[in-house]
Amino acid sequence: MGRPGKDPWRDQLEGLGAFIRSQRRLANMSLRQLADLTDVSNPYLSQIERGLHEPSVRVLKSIARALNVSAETLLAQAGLLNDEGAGGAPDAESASARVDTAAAIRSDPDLTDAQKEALLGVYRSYIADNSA
Amino acid sequence: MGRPGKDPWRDQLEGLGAFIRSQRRLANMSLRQLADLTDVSNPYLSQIERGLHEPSVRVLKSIARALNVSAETLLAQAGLLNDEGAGGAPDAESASARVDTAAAIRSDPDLTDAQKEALLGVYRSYIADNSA
DNA sequence: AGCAGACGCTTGATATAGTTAGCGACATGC
DNA sequence: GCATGTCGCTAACTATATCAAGCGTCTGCT
Repeated sequence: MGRPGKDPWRDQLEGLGAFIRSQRRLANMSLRQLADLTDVSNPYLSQIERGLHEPSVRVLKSIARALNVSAETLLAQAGLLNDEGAGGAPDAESASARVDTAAAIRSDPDLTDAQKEALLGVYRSYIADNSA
Repeated sequence: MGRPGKDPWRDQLEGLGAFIRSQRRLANMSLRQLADLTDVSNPYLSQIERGLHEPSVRVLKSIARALNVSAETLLAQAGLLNDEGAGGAPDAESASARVDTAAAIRSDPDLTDAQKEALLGVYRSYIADNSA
């Protein structure tokens, strides 16, 4: 009966949950301990670990930090971080002129911090795009 | 009651929203066009762009693909991938002479003319916003 | 003028993320 | 034996993400 075929969603969540659970056990932590570290309730953590819910960015970040794994790893495990057609190239890193513009933005007194972040994000994405 | 305290989330959300909006405009897309590509409703996109809501990972990824930006970039903007308090001192930057941001953008050899235009447009809109 | 049509945005409604309270099972110590 | 502590889990609730419908404005068209 329900052979949905098209719900890769649940599978990804289960993968993510299984990964989190294994990492937690590896650290010899109980659900409640992890809950205490993450400010997320232990029942909810339990549900996440069994793939019943999709944690928000806030919760994901919190878990990643508590378990000492990078958020990228977490998302990769979940299969949620599959960018393809997009920027493609990870990062070659370091050009030359980039520094000038980026530095100018960072030191611009007319921009708020949030605006600097956003502007730098746009700038970086251009560079990445061009070098692809 | 009040949960007074903190939300650095709002700042982060506004940065993310501004980034998405600038990318969408760069691609000359309307909210509805982007909504169509992402399977996210246009009112909700509008609210995300103004920092009123925190989009889920699923939505973020969808937006990233539609806008041809890497998911990593978007997630970093969302505050998931940044932080790293590790090293301590970031790249200590020089508070050297104040550089004109607009000039730096215009003379950047890594940007196409269209990208310069777009970046300057975003920059100017920030300045205008701040002095309002 | 008037009418389409697209634009971005506000307003309620629904699905889902997330919490607090409590259960039964398995260990300890009295 | 019976308390007390933990474990992971379920149930009922609240908060929030997300949607569908509609509003006001600005174009361009005839």
